[in-house]
Amino acid sequence: MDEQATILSGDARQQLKLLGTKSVQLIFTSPPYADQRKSTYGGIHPDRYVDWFLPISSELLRVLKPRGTFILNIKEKAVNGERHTYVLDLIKALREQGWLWTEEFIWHKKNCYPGKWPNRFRDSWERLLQFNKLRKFDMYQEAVMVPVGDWAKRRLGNLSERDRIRDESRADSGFGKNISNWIGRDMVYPTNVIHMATETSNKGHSAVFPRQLPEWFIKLFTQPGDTVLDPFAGSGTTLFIAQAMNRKAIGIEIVPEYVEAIEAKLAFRKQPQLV
Amino acid sequence: MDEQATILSGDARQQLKLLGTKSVQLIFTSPPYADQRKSTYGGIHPDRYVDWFLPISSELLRVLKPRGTFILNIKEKAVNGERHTYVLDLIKALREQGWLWTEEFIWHKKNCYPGKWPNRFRDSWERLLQFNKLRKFDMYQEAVMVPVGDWAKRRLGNLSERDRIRDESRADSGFGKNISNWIGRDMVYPTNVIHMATETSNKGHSAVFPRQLPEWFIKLFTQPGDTVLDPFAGSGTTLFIAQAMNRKAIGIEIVPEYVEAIEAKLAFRKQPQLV
DNA sequence: GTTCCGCATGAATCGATAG
DNA sequence: ACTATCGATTCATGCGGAA
Repeated sequence: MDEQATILSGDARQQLKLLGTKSVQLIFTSPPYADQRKSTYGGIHPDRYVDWFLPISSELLRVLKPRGTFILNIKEKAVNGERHTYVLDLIKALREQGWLWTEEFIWHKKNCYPGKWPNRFRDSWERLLQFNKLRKFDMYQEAVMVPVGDWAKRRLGNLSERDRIRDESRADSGFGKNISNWIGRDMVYPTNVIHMATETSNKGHSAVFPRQLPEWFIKLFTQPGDTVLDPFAGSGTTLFIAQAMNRKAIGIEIVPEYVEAIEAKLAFRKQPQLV
Repeated sequence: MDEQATILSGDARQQLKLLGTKSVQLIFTSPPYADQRKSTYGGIHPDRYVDWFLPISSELLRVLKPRGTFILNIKEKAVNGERHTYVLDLIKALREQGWLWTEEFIWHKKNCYPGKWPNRFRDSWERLLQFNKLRKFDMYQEAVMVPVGDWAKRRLGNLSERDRIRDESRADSGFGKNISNWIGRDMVYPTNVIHMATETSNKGHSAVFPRQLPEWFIKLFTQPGDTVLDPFAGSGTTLFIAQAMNRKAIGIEIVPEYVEAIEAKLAFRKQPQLV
């Protein structure tokens, strides 16, 4: 039943050339942030980040379908007490490359990294930049509407007050804080602010983002049978979610250990499941 | 008891020249958005926004104290289906002018304007850009601490006061020792995401932000007796809040009707209050 | 079978120290 | 002076084991 999932081993810039033109409906990816993850990716210096990314995004532009969408999860770090501007530069450079900067979603990370500094608070948000090729693109808004009627009755009605509080802070609701506002309504469209906690205590491969994040964008921008691409697959979260949602999934990953882990998991899933 | 508040009538670029060098501790303002509010401000075209703003921010740089802070509330609008880049350009231009881009707070508008568009969800956030002159600036973090999340409430809340005292005295149990680490720990530092509902009931004026927004930044970056400046005073919210918090307040406003409204309100406040 | 607590674990950031 | 590494700081979350 599941659509196929493929993992390509190697550098995104090279491997992307293997993909067909206008073949991908959604690109959802979280590239290595500047100067981060040195041990695995070698670390891209903030000042060279745009130059590093543009050849890759050029290929992304080629493989994306005309009405498809590119979602880029990224956040600039603090350097010498200032926010670095490489993300701003990247947005402008991508526009010059032909992308339309359609929207900027905010991912509010409820459980952000702790810490205290004399002139800065904890950073609890990241950008989810939306780029498109055309002003008119495929967007299935109804797929991410929250059905409050039955859902609220079933979920909220029987819950104790304590459970309700707990549920509001749960990651899987996505828009937890608003739950109480939904009672009495049938359907609600979300906004461009997404509340989700990161998954911390997953042993082994800790995913960068919660499963619900790619799931939400896959629902919003693709239909079953469409192709989803993640050129920086990492632990493969986006691939597995896409596959489970009956979308074709293509991932690219440069770290051999990550590729092996993804392959193992994909092979395991191909086995008939015992219930 | 209240510190004085002053409203200057006229264009910010001109009126700012009347203010003393290094005299202001906090600048908090929400300038007219590009191509918005045409009826009142004449509308600055997005493509000319940076050129319009730089002479003003140059004066702001002059009047701000070395350890003071400049908070700019702004959000780009969608033009031809794209997010315009003038805010990104403005950040880069301000840095070239000598400002440090210290931080970007997100104001999450909990009850944002309802509506539906085919290719876009409701916009429920705005930028609060923080600029400084030096890496070391005045920041009074304790003034804005917030109650801790559900975590401690769930775990400590159901301990009775007697249990708590008893456990505290039994350090050797291990249990009491751990509890004592959290006694009195019901406040935590906030993050750079600020959740506040917009105020809907401001008649006559376009309610730009809720009172709690300037209040939060005035607490965070000033002490009583300091001077707060809003070069685009509008309905005067920032001024009144600053005055009520015993800060000196200076506002500039170009629309005569707004100036009159602010003056009337300030005069009223100068009268002895009947209780 | 619930409920509750202990604990590890993060796309972090700054200042000091070392080469 | 400029870069690389390390320690200290801090808090929401889920899991596993205990009450």
